[in-house]
Amino acid sequence: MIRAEAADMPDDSPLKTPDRLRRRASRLLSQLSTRSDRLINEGLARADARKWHYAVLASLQECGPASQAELSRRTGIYRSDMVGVLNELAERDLVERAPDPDDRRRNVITISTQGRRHLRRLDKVLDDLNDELLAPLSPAERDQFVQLLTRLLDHHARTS
Amino acid sequence: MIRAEAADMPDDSPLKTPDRLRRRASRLLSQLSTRSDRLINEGLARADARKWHYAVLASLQECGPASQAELSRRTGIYRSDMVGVLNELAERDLVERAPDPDDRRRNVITISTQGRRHLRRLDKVLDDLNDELLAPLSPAERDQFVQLLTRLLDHHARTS
DNA sequence: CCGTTGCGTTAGTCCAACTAACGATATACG
DNA sequence: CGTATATCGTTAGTTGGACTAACGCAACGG
Repeated sequence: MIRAEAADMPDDSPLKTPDRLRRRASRLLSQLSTRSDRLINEGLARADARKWHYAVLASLQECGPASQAELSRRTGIYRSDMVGVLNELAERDLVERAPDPDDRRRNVITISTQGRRHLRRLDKVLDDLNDELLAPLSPAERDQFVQLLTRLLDHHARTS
Repeated sequence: MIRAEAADMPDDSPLKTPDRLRRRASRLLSQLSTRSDRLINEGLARADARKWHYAVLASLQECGPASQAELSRRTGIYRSDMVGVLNELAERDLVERAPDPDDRRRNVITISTQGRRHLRRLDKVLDDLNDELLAPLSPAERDQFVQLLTRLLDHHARTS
C-alpha cells in the first residue's frame, strides 16, 4: 500500500515527502483539516454563508433561544467573535436579537422563520460537502472515522 | 452511545452542543485539529522549536540536501515562508545554506550534525505528543485512524 | 537573442483563534 | 444596606497560518 503512488508516479526523484512526516497523526490531521476547511468555506460561500452561521443557526434550532454568551459555549465561538456573526445574521433577518427583560445584561437570540429555511438549505449543502470530503471512504469507514474523531475530541475537550 | 455523556453530566441544561454540529466530520476535524495544533505547538515551543523546523529537518535527513524550492514541495511549506524558517534554522546552525555551484539560482540546504541531534530530540518530543493526542485509542485504532486520514488526504491532494 | 520558466526573497492580504479591557448589570457576602 | 465579585455584550488588538503578488536574477529553449 505504501507504494501505491509509485504506480502513476515514477519514483526516480527524491522529491517525495518523507514518510516520517506523512505518518504523524498530528500532521495528517492539520493538513486534512486545512483542505476540509477550504472545501467547506468555498461551498458555504457559494451559498452565501459561513460556517459560523451554520453553527449558530443549528444551535438555536436544536436547543432554542439563548443569550450570546450561551451560544458561545454551545458552538465554541468566542464571544468576541459572536458579535459579528450575529450582526451578519440579524442583518439578513435570519435571527432576532432582543434585550432580555429578566436580565438586562443579556440579549436573547431567536431564530426566525427565514433562519429556519436558510438552515435547511445549509444542512443540505453541508451534507453534500461532507460527502465530498469523505468520498474515498465506505459508509462503515465513515462511521468509524467520525467515531474515532469524536472520541479523541471528547477526550481532549474534557482534559482541556 | 449518544447519551454516554449523560452519565457523568446532568442533562438538565440546554447548554450542550447540538448533536447535528457534533457529528459533522468537517467540524470534528477542524476542532480536533485546533487542539492538536495547540498541543504540538506548545510541546515544540517547550523544546524551542516549531513544527516547520521539524518538517524541514526531517525532510533533509530522509531525502538529503535540497534547494529551498524543493524543500517547499516536500514539506508543503510555501516558499515565501520557507525563507524565514531557514533563517531561524541557519541562525542556530542546525542547517547550512550554501549557493549551488551547478545552478546559481539555487541554495543548497544541508542538515548539520547539530541539526541531526536536534532532530532526534524533536522526534522524541513528537512521539510523546502524538501519544498524548491519540491517548484514548488502542494501538489498532491508532493505525486505522492514521490510515483513514492518509487515504482522505491522498484523495484530496490528488484532486487538488 | 528573446521569451519563458524557476529560483529566492520581500511585502502584504486574509482569516481564525485568542486576549484584554471596557461599561453596564446582576449576584453574593459581610 | 453596601461593596466586592462575576457575567454580559462589545470593541480593539495580537498572533500565527495559509496564501498571493511581484521583484531581480539566473537558466533553458527556441
